[in-house]
Parts: sequence; structure tokens; C-alpha cells
Amino acid sequence: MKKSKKEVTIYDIAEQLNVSATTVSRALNDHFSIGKETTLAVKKLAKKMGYRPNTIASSLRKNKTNTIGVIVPWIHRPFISSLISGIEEVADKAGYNVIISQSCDSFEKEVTKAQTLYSNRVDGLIVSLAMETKNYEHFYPFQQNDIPLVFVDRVSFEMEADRVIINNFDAAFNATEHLIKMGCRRIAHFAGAQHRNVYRERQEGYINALKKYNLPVDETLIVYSNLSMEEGWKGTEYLLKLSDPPDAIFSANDSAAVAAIQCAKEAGLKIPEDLAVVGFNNDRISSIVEPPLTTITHPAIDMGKIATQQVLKHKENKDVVQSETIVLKTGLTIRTSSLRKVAIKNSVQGLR
Amino acid sequence: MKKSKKEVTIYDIAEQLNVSATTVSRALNDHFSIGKETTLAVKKLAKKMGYRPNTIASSLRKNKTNTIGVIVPWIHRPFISSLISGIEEVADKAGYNVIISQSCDSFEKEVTKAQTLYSNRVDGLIVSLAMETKNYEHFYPFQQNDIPLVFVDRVSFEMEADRVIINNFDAAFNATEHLIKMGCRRIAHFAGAQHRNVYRERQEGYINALKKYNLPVDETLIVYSNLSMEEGWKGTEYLLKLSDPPDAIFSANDSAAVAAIQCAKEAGLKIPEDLAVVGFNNDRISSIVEPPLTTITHPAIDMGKIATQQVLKHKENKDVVQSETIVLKTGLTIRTSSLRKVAIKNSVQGLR
DNA sequence: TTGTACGCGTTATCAA
DNA sequence: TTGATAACGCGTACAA
Repeated sequence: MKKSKKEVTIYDIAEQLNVSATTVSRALNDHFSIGKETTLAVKKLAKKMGYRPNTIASSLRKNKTNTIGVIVPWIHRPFISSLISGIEEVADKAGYNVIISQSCDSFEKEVTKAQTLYSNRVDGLIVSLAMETKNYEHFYPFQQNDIPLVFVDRVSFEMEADRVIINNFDAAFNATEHLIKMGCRRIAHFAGAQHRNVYRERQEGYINALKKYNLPVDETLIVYSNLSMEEGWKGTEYLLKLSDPPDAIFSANDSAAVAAIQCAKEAGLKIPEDLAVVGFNNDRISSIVEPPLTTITHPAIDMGKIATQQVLKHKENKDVVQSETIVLKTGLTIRTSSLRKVAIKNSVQGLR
Repeated sequence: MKKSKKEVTIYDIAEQLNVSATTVSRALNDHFSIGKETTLAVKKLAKKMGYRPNTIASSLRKNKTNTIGVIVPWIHRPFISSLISGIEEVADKAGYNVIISQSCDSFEKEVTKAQTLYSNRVDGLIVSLAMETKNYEHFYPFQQNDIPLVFVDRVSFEMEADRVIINNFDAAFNATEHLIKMGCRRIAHFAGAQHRNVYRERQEGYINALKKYNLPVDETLIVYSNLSMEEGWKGTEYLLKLSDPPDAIFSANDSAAVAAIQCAKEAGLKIPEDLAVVGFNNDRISSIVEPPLTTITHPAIDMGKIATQQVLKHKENKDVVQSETIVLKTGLTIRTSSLRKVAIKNSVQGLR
């Protein structure tokens, strides 16, 4: 049975060198007031003794943890894991750690996680809201104590806080307009929960595009779900059974869109000739599915980076009081799944 | 300019209630020695005053942070993000936080991250090694201070530490044997860095399967790379240009395997008739690509869960001294990309 | 250039 | 059932 040794502290080093703990502390932090030689000697001995600074003690004293808290719905979603990657990169460069929490799209869990992170005295909090969340009081403590709070992607407009988002409305509008220009006239939509900004705005973009081109908005063509592959498959089955089925689907994410392609193909339809499909996110599967999926490009990593920069900005510059909303650009990556006009033309000419 | 208020401490509560801070501390932690009424009164006032426990102070005093550190090569890889998901889930249930760090496959970064996590006095460390890492001294401090250290997937056998792995050898052997049974005779292999256990063992499994069936081991058919899609594509081009090209590829991951399928298809080959392909990991793309990819099932989430349980086990049970190596089962998920026999038979009979 | 003394917020220990 | 006191390891006024 190993006896775990006591850890080395600055006092141990001080004792050996016959200096004060203060001097050791300063030397280790390269304080200018400490002599070159002393500093060197301290560092040398520290290394030799296997000294490891105790961040906990330092944090308590300095009232600063150098840690950024993150709450996301699910870590393993492609968009989210890229987001985290961006957060971690910028945080790391600035000397910050990152504590990650999943809300699992549950309001209750989100509340608990927020409290825990607050108790851990994180220096900033980055949040992408849970599906269920409609109340934001659990973030008040952060606001009240001037802890930078940044929402990403799934945000709240009911709170004073920084936001890093994309223009979901425009993206969805462009996607839908693209389908219209490809000759589609009955365009269905896979929609998400409408109290979450991202899904509401995507639906609004879709509807406005239809209106601009004087196409009817048919509620039977709007399918609400959690946008999983399963729901995408079911939604497609439902749509294809309609007496007047759609000639296109604009899905609020890629998973459901890919499922739509697979389901329609199994039903004997040709993509995009019989059914054009556009997704959202540019997940890796979107370029692998056949035909490749036209989709909206989401700058996930950049969103993480920028959100983190916002946190850091507030830390450095205490004067920054007003909150900012940063809107990032999206792109429409056109692949085969939506090229109905071209596809139809080719097949008429007997090409391919 | 908002003046940030002072945070509420147990002293503030104690003062208001005319009790000692000790009593407040105990009441908040439901210590049995404190009276029902006092406890209730303390909790009520704490809530009213907006008290939030300071985990930092508690950690310093208790010498326990309730935090598990994690170092992984890249957060956004499907396997890794699932792994993290599993870690987070179990840690959360046990009341632990998780600090995540990426090594970006760099040795230097891994060392820095390990030091930082140590300084943060994490109660346990879970590591999946960086590609570059060949030296393990940066983990000594954890061992020496009895901080549970668990390696996952990419592990070191040169250190006394817990390991959670899969049987890469068997998985690769089965994959290769499957190809042989499908009638393949010249099977190529996409291999990774040989000093990392996972890639070395996969290659060994591949070689041993060939030997078992008296097939020659042809070094020109083994392509070493980082197993990215780009490298998978290049590797396939190289293989197809050989004077005696392979009739199958067993890739050490799915990315390179999917690229192989796409490259071969573009070159006019039929999968699996002209080239059978098997991958490794069961990433989402493997079931989306066409034809769907036969691949090895990796219990990523479970590996994360189990690794975390190992950490907790060591915390609870200080007697557990010897380290454990837990080997999880893999499966071979057979999809179309490897069904050469069936495919050939069907095409001969003019089916499909 | 270095040292003294104290406090960060909590909890363990001992005493009442 | 409650309280006084010290201690966790470090950083910072202030003094020398």
C-alpha cells in the first residue's frame, strides 16, 4: 500500500533556499522585483523537487479560475463537437481551461449544469440552449456578477447577453429560393421546435421564400419533429403518401435530409428528378450520401472561436458593457440532390 | 458601470442568523448534527440571499476537486466525441465535472495539457494518446500521487495504469478473414502509425489472417498514412495503378475506407465486385456511403463510461492497487461493400 | 530586492 | 446540537 506523499508547496522550496514563500511565489511568476539569480535558483529547485503549482489555491486567492464553462445539448453531434473544438482552441491559446457539460436537451439538466459551473466560478460561460429551455433565470447569477455570458447558435433574445449566430432566416430563404429556381413548386419543410430561434427562423425563411414567388404555404407540407434520421424517414413516408406529394424537401438539418433521400430512393423515386432535397449544416454525411446533398454551410468551428473571443474580450476590457450579437455568414453548397432542372434536362436529352 | 457586488458567503448567512459559519456549512451539507429547524432556516436564508457555494474554496480545503481531466487527440472525431459523451454521462451521475483538452496529436501539447490538469488537481485522468507520443513521463506525477490514470483506445503498455481497449488484433483478423471468405486473394491494408497500439495491432491481425490462409504478405499492398480521406483517396489511386492491383482493401478506419470506395467508383470499378472494402469504427458515414461499408463496431460510448467507472472505482476503493486492462468486444457489421461473393454470383446470374 | 502578515471561502478538529 | 480556531496553498499590501 503506497503512502501518498505530501505535495510540494512554495513553502517547501522557500525553506530549502532560506528565502520567504513570497519570494518563491514571485520568482515562479517571473516578478520583476526578484533578482535574476534568485529566480533561477527557485525555478531550478522547484523543478528538482517536482513542484506543481496548485491552481486551486491560486484561483481562490486571485478570484479567477482561468476556466470557461460550456453547456451544449449533445457533445457528439457533428456541429457541436466542431463548435467545442473551436472553443477549446482559442481558450487554450489564452491560457484558459474548458469545462464541458451536456444538457441532453433537458431544461432541468441545463439548470443544474449552470449552477455547478457557477459554483466552480468559471470566468465565462458559453451556452447553446437545450431544446426544452424557455426560461432563463438560471443564467441570472452570471449576469449579476459580471461573468461574461455568450450564447451560440441556439440563443435567447430575451436576455442581455452576447450572441454568436448565423442568419438562419437568410440561409433558409436562399435554400428554398434555390429549390424554386430549380423548378420545384411544392416544397415541403422538415421543421424543428418553434420556440428555438434556429428552427423558427429557418421555417420563416422557408415561408417567406414561398411567398415571394407566390407559392402557396401548405401546412400539410410542414413536418415538425426532432429532426433525427428516424423522424426524417417517417416524415418522408408521410409526405410521399399525400394525394399531392411534394417535389422537394427543405430540411432544417442534414440527418433528416439524408434519411429523406434514402427513404425516397427505397420508394423508387429518383433524386433530384422526382424529389429534390436540401439540408442544413454540411455534416460529413451530406457529401457522402448519394446523390450528394445540397446543404447550408455552418461555420461551426469559427462560431466556437468567436464565442470564446467574446468571453475573453469582456474579461480584458471591463468597460465593454453593452452586449453584442455577431451574425456569421452561411453559404449554400449546391450538390446534386437539388439540381432538378439540370437533372431533368439531362434525362430528357438522354444523357447520363 | 456596474459595481460587481461581493458574493454571498457562509459568513454572511451566519451573521444574519446569529449562528456560526460552521453551523451554516454543516447545515448546507445536511450534516446530521445540526437541528432540523436550524438546517431549514439556513437553507431558506441561503436561497433568499442568493448564496452559491464556492467549489474552489471547498476543493482547496478538502483536497478534492470532483473533476476528471480528459486528454484526447481531437474532440470532433466521431469516435472521440462519442467517447467523451460516455465519460461525461458517468462523471455527471457521480457528481464529477469534466475538463476536456485536445492534444491535436502533438506530443508537446499533450505534455502541457497533462501538466495543466495536474495543476488543477483533477481527481482522475483519462487519456487517449496523441499520435506522436512515445514517452510517458508527463504522466508520472499522476501515478506518484495516486491519481487514477486510465488510458482509452490509444494506450501505453509501458506504464502501470488502467486501460480500456478493444481487441484490435481480433477485430482486424476477423475483418480480413471475412474478405478472404468472400473470395478476395490480394487484400491491401491502409495502416496507421505503428508505434500506436491500435494501428499496430490492426496490421498484425491483418497479416495473421493472411498467413492463416496461406496468402502472401505483400508489402506493396500495405499503405501507411494518417488515414484521412485525402490519404485514403491517394492510397487507392496508388493501389489501382499497380501492375497487379488488389481485389480488396481493409482500412484501419472508416474515413480512408469511404474515400477508397469513392475513388474506386470514379475509376470505374464496381464495389464490391472489382474491389471489396472493409473499414473500422462504424462512423455514421459508413452506413451512408454507397454501397454501405462493412466495418468494425467500436463501443465508443461504453469505453468512455467504463474508463470513467475505473477512475471512480479507484477513488472509492483506495485498496485497489493493481491496474486493470479491460478489453471490450467488437463486432463485424457486414454491409454491401464487402459482399463480393454474393455480388459476383448475382451479376453472373443476371440478377439485380 | 526581499520579507511579514493576512485573507480568499470552506471544512476538519477539538472543545463546549 | 453548536462554536472557536486553524488550515488548505497561494498572492498581495505594506513594510523594511
